[in-house]
Amino acid sequence: MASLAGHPDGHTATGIPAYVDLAWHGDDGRRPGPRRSLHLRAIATAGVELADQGGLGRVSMRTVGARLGMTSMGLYRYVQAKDELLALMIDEAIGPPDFPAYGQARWRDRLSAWAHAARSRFEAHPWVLGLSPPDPPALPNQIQWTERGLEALQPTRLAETEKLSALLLVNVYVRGQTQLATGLARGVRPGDHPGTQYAQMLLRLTDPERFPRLTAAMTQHEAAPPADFTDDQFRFGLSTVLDGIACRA
Amino acid sequence: MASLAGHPDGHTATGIPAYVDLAWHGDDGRRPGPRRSLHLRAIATAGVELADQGGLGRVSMRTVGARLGMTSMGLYRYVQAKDELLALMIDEAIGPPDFPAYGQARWRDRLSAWAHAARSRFEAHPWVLGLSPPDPPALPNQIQWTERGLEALQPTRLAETEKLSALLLVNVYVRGQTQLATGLARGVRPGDHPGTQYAQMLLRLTDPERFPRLTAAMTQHEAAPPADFTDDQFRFGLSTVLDGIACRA
DNA sequence: GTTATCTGCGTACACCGGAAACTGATACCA
DNA sequence: TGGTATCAGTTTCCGGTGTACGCAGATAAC
Repeated sequence: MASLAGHPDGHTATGIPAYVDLAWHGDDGRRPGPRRSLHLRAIATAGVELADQGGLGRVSMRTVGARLGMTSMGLYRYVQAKDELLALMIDEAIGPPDFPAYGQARWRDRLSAWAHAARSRFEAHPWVLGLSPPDPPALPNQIQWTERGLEALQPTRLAETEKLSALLLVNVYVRGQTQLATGLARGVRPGDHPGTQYAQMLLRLTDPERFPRLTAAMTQHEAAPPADFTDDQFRFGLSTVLDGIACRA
Repeated sequence: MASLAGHPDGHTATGIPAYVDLAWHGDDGRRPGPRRSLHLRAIATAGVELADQGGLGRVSMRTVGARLGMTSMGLYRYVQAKDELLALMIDEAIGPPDFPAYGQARWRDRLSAWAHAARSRFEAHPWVLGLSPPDPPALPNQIQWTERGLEALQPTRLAETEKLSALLLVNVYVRGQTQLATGLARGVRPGDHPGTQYAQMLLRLTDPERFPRLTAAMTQHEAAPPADFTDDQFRFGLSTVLDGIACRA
């Protein structure tokens, strides 16, 4: 069942992509032919190491294969295309949720902990934000994060599908905010706050009469750049999201 | 100033990338050498047409150049690298905000209109969601959307930077939700609702004892799949976001 | 008119994702 | 026990990619 060659399109009979099934159940190996020499996890880890060290540009079938003592084509026994490798890398980089159990905390503190933990995962592997998963999440770690998120929302009165929606909202927010923050932080001059450079650029580009509100926002930011801009921003947005959920909980 | 070769790193003296300056101010042409034969917009449009027709995979320096009667290298007189081309394509695909003026509407209806308009832009050019802009937005259309969004929030009591945060939140939500929806919709069987296939897959993959809340959510969805799943989902999340903002307005 | 500078082109390179055909190892079954 | 079907990983190869480099001709400023 976990074989890739069994179904030529790389899916099991139940519509589950072969590499997803492999990631969940592993390979029982009960079939003719030589055993596999690798675990999917090893492949994903190799890719993650390369990306962590030199960015996504350093990740190719050949480089990942070489790190495992294989050629590029050997990887295609585990994975149908490079996209699948990247999906596995994302799941590996995210890892399982590693923050402490909720205990008696209220849903708001729970979800906040979830969000901060997710954020730190993205910051540890920024290249993840540069990849958009082509399919909805189905790999083990992502699913574990989802479960932990739903658990956070257990004390609310939301319907199950609404919990899912709320969680998606938080997730999407964390992703987007972190991505923007890392974008602002890149190439920032030593003595500057992040965002200041951006504000100055926009002020230079835009006509104050055509863009009055933007000009107002940028001048305000430039006049009083907050000490920890990106963190303030993150907390503001997060608490806004949580307030919104609170209106329904 | 708009020349690429002037500053070898592709930036003007003010830290503005050359292609951004070109997109805003055009090329005055007051310098020795032949005139440019193209507008940046034409390049972006060519790329957008290719992506609309055959996905991002069809967009290469050569194909875009050929569509304009140029070779691939000719484009590098306008753009420093392919990333910049893609950024221009995003801005072109998004286009200027095209929904009616707000009139006397309240901020909530305004922002809702903004969000729905943005969503329809993403749906018209789904490949945009597969690209993550490496830099914060600085191109004209994106800036116009930002201005319109800030305008929507004018009747609130939020500080200017808070308006920006709130707008970012809405934007990020629209992007994420639309991306998930298109992911769910891809490859859906004819008689099925989108999301049902996904729910069935997760139910098959996950152990109900290890993932009780996820199982609950999926079984509930499978038992009563809403008529218009993705649209309901979008409206739910959006109104949650707006409620959150309302707590601060 | 000279000169500096720019535009767009041609060529070339290293690398990429992946198709096809292969070798050899392995489990099942007669 | 031997035959056979099947699979793991290799080799070779191909079309295509982004882009570095040097070029000829066009053009504005002095």
